[in-house]
Amino acid sequence: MDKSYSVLNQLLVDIFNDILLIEQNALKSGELSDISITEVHAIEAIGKSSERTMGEVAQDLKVTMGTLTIMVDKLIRKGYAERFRSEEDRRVVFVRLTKKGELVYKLHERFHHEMIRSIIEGLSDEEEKILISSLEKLKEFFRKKYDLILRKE
Amino acid sequence: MDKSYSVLNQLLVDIFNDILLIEQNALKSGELSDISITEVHAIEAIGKSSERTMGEVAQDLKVTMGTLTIMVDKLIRKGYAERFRSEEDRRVVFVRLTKKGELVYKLHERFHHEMIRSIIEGLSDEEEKILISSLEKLKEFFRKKYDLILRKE
DNA sequence: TCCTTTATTTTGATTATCAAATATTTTTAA
DNA sequence: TTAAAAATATTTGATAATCAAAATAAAGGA
Repeated sequence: MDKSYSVLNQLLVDIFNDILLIEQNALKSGELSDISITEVHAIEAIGKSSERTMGEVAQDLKVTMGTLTIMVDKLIRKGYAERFRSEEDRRVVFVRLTKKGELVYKLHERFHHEMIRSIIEGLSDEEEKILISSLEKLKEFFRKKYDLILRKE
Repeated sequence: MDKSYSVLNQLLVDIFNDILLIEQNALKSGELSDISITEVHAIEAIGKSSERTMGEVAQDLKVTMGTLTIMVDKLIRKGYAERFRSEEDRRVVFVRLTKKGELVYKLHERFHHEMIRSIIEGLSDEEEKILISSLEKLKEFFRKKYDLILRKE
């Protein structure tokens, strides 16, 4: 429609693509070159608490359990996670991070930290507020509009 | 660190995941169920101008030409695009959208439109300006910091 | 004309993913 | 209390998306 529209749209599209690319590549060129962005996200989900069941993690990542089984197999093979059966209910399987996995978890956390800090750094208090409330609106828009798809938690 | 940090971080993460999921699913459940999100992005890149070469589109999408060849094959098979050789330089191949492809292009455009409208709605002119400049800073940060990775245009 | 460069496609992998089938354990209900 | 149903996970058999390297074809010099 007007200028604001296309400027904003382009900004959002660009930033979105940037983040995607950065996350993908920051790893490869970084200290942990044997690990993919998907694997980092799995590690993130596993590390959210000390022990999680396959089901919980799969739901969190929004993948099927079959997919997760394979992901976890690989993480174990690479030494980032371990898996063991519950004693109370022998159907359930727990996953947890190894020391090596924890390290990745922390590195990724640091990446986010740095990203956010650099955003905030350059903004005045007022700009910060507006940015936050705009993003809240954006999120609200998605949640309302795509309730069906997003409702999962 | 402080509150702003975690609020912003969570917002960005949420929005990010939402967009990913929505784009992925909005299609399946919608009018165009035979088309994937990747394909829509390809259609978007192809539709940017009336005729584009394989090379241009591949660069735009940041995939290899081999990958694009396969993507375009499929789009053609499904009737969303067509391909023909240049007469001036018979090495180059042009791609363009069919009527059916244009339709998808417009639907996706509408999605973006609506998204942006929902953000702008409720912002004063002043706030709108601030939002835009904040996002510009954010983009600038990425471009500077991750120049190596992002430099491709 | 032959060599080099450019534009694309083909080939042969790998990774991420799903749905359906299978295996095991627990829960329920007759 | 035991047979059927439900829950939790894994395995299997596909398909998507992707890449790098090899092959193809055309253009542009020297």
